[in-house]
Formats: sequence, C-alpha cells, structure tokens
Amino acid sequence: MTIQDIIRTELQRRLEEYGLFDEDAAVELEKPRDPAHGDLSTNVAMTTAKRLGRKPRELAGELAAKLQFDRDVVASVEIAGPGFINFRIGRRHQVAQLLDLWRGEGAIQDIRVGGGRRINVEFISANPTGPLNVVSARAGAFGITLVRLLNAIGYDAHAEYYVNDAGRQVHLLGRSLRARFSELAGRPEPFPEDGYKGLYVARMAEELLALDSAAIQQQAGVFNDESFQRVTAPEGDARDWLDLPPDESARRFSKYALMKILTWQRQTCRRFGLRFNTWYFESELHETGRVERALEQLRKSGSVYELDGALWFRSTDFGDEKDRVVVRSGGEPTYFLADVAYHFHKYQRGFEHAIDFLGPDHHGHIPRMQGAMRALGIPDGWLEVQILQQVNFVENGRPVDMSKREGQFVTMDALADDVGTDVAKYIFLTRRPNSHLDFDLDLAREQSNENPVYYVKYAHARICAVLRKAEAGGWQLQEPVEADLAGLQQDAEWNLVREIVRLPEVILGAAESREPHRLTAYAADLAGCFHQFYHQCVIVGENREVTRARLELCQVTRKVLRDVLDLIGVEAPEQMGDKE
RNA sequence: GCGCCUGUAGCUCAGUUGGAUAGAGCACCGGACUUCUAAUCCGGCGGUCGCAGGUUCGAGUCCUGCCAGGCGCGCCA
Repeated sequence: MTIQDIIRTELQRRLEEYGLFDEDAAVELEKPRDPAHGDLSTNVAMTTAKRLGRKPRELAGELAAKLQFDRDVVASVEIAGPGFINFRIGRRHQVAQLLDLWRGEGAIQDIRVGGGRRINVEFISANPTGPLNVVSARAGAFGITLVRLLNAIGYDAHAEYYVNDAGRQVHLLGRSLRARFSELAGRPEPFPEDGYKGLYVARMAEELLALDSAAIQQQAGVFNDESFQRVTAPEGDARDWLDLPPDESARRFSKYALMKILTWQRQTCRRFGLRFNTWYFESELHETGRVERALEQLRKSGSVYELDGALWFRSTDFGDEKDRVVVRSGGEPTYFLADVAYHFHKYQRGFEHAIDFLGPDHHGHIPRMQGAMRALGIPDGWLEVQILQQVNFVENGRPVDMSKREGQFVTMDALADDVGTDVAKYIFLTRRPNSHLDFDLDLAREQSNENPVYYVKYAHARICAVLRKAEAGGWQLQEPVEADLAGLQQDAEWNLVREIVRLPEVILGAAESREPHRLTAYAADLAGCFHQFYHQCVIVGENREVTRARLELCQVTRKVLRDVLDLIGVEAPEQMGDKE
C-alpha cells in the first residue's frame, strides 16, 4: 500500500461521516510545488464544501483534526490557504522508499504496468536519399528514449526504422549518381531535372570510380545482420553499367547508392546510440505481395472504388477531407497503400500497440491512415501517431535550408562533430515534443561547455570523486540501511531524499504521456539537490554515523542519476574531462 | 479558405494534466575556493503568461472569438 493509498483511504473513511462516498468525493492527492506546503496535498475540502454548505477552510480544519495516522508514515497534517490539507511524510517512510529504490523494489516495480506487452515504436524512417539530416536527430533522441521508458514500465518495446526504398526518389537518386559518374568517366550525360544535387552524390561517384567489381561487393558487408540482408551490392564493374540498357543501368546505380546511404545512415544512428530492432524495407512489401493483399482486404471492407482509371480509398468515411488514391491510373500502387500494407503487417506481427513518430508535415497523413486501419478491422487506438515539431536550424543568424534535393543541409554527423552527441541529445530532450524550436548552431557550439548536460554529468562525477576519496580514507562502502539513513538531520539531506524518491513517478509519467523531456528536467533537479547537499554538508567528516549515512545517500543518488542518464542515452562519467 | 501546432523574463525553454507567491539555464550585477573537483554554491535584477471575453472556490493550463508565426491541404513521399 502506497502512502497515497493510506492517506486516501483514511480521508474517504472520514468523508463517509458526512455522507460522501467515492463518487461524490474523489480524493485527489498531489505534490505541492512549494515544499513549505508539505509532501502531499489534497483539495477535497474545497471540492466538497459547497455541497455540504460549509466554508472550505473550516471544513478542512474539522477534517484534518479527525484524521489518524501512524506518525512514522504521516508525520503531520496541516491546513493552509483557501482550504488545502497538507501532509508531511514521516522520515521512516521516506527512508523505506529510498531503500526500495536502491534494491529495485517497491515503487520502481509497481510502475511496471506494461505486463510484457509488445509495442512497436517507429521513428526517423528518413528517405534513403542522403545522409541523415539533422532534423532526424530530434526524432532519434525522442524515439529511443521512449523505447527505453516503455521498457522501464514493463512493456516489451521494439525500435523500428522503415526504409522507403521502393519509391521514385531512389530511382532518381540512382540517375543522379549515374550522371555524376558519367562525367567523371569522361562520358558526360545531362543531370536529371530535380536530381539530387548534394555534394555527397558527387563524392559517392568519385569513390565508385575507384572501385572494381570485387571492391563493390565488399562495400555491402558493413552490416550483414538479419536486418540488412536485403542490402546488397550490384554486380559488375561500374564503368560497364553505363552501357547497359537504361532501366538496368539505373537499377544498378540506384542499388549502389541505396547500399551506401543506408550504411551511412546506420552508422550515424550507431554514433547517436540509436539501435533499431528492425530495419523494415518497403520493397519487401511489394515482393511478398503484401501490398496487393492489403488492397484486397480494403476491397472486402467495401471502401475502395474506381474513378478515372484509378482506385480510391473512401477515407472520407473515416473523417478525412477527401478520398485518397491507392492505385494510380497507370496501375502503380501509391506510397499510401504501401504504408497501409506496412502497418497491416506490423499488426500481424503481433504488436499490441504501435507508435509512429512523424514530422509536422505529415500530420495530414493521420486521418487516412487511421481510417485505413479501421477499414482493415484493426482496433481503434492501435496506431498512435506522435507529431514531433520541426527543428529550425540557424547558422550565422540565418535559417539553414534543409532540402535534400538541393543538398543544402546540416547532417547529423556534422552536429555530432560540432557539439557532441551527448550535448545534442540532451538539448533535444529538454524540449517538449510539440515545441517549435530554433536550434542556433553557433550558440550550441559556444555553449557546449556551458550546457546544462554538464551540470548533471558533473553531479555524477562529483559523487564518484567523493566515494573515491572516502575509500582512499579507509571507508568501506556498504549496503545502505535504515539505521544509518534515519539519522540524517539536515534539510539539504532530506530535500535530496525526497527528490530521489520521485524517480518512479517521473518515469511512469514520462512514458505514459510520451514526454521524455521530463527526464532531463528531473535529472537537473536531482543534480541541483545533490550540489546543494554537497555544499551544505561535509560528507566525509569527523562523525562516523553521519559520514556513513551521507555516503549511503551518495550511493543511492549516484545510482539514480546513472539510471536517468542511461534512459536519456547520455554517458555518466566517473570524472570530468578538462574544460577548455 | 480549411486543418494541425505554437505564442510565458532581453535570449532559449520548463510549468507535475485546474491549485497556493509563474520557475530554470544563458546574459547582467554582487558574494563564497588553504576544503570531498568552483563545469559548483548563495544573493540580486528581470513578467499585462499574444489580446478580449467565458466557465468556477481557483485559469499560464479548459471553452469561444480575434491577432501573430510555423507546417500541411498532389494519381509526391
């Protein structure tokens, strides 16, 4: 039974004396912003006063006087303000929570509400037409952190990357590469209209020119695990590709470009600590007939019709603004249909829930997708779409154009080179998902040493330093025990304890609301409490009992700090490097 | 025109799902290193929460209408 349950039950028991039962008087307990208002607070006197014809404050006083608690659990009950009843949690109970957390028991287990259910989280899924654009960095940070959060609350979460390798744009990329290559090979061809003008295409052509067929084959082996089985090298020598029939020639160049780009993209992901359980290829949907089968299924639901030679999905039946084409008049399936097939397969693969992270430019896509899911008989709510607002990058005081076609964009790797992955991830995770943020690259570079992430890292390193010093001075670190911790006296110590104990609810809240940024806020608060404690209290001192208790507090703080940093994917250093 | 998102300190952003005196970092001003690491701590400056109504004990948070900005409204992906 949690402390909340204890207080709630007692309050409800007393409210019954006024003729108020559960439905009439739902007791809400919350943590006051101001610690002077206690550890927990309820407004129940205010919400019920009117019905009872009483003054809120008077009722609160009367109620408070009747409440009976074990003093070790609830140390005090006070009334305040317009009629709040504030509770202060007893120290013994707080120490018990602290020890539970240290052992991985209690609340940190109670938040495991997922019951092992499988959730698919799809994020980034950038087109394979260039190096990962820096706008994907935000999605990466959010997606992977959400995966970890879901696992922390007991789900079996699965990170997935959808590779859109069957579309026209890959073909266009191949033709762009062919044009650059032909130039270098001394047989120049016109560059395709709307082709990919980025420098990386020219570089790729240059590299390709130096490779023979065996070396080309070798390029494919960088990631040869199950997810990348489909990523293979085109056969033959690149110079010969120019003489092949146009279609076959384009196919080879496309295949090569795709292979290279996916390798880059995956390497970049690694660098950012983004591990995907699955890289799912659109081409597989076409080859295995899943696209046709999804279409069949839609047909059966009666929501497909023919018009002007094309097949349409009647998405207006599901709240969309207009119906959508699924098969073009030329017989070609649309991207939308493939996406429907993809999600249908996701469902069939046994995921009980799916979350897609999308950019704001795709929000129009949501109603038709949800409609298609319903037409396919997939339960409402199965597919959850999270829109992550765009990041605008600013450099030299000007917004940076992010068009892949024009090749004018900042890559994720460049960001990592500039500010480091920890700083980048941390910055993204301090913003809530739907904030439209301006990311000033110049400022980020300058501030990388002033960045809040160092505040948190420093707290961790500092604890490590204290513990090292203690051990060097002959102290042996031991299992924290109640007998030691209950002796803590200072406000700074108890502030720290209260902060530590919040961890489970922070994790649960961040996971369920899909707001990973709560973790960085918590990490900063926790680090702040530790720094204050450090300044106010000498940890390794004269008094043996006090020192022992404070060392134990340090150990628990370090563990929690490390756990949080692990969740956001930032390294928890044993010591800080040199500051520039 | 319609839809989604946003508007909080000079700047970048939080604000625990409707609570008490709206917070933090940066910037600026002033203090604390003979000490377990000063990448830290303490204090100060700074606000018409875009504007106007409404809902109620109570609104930055909810509802309506305006204003401003971003994005979207293809047989593109």
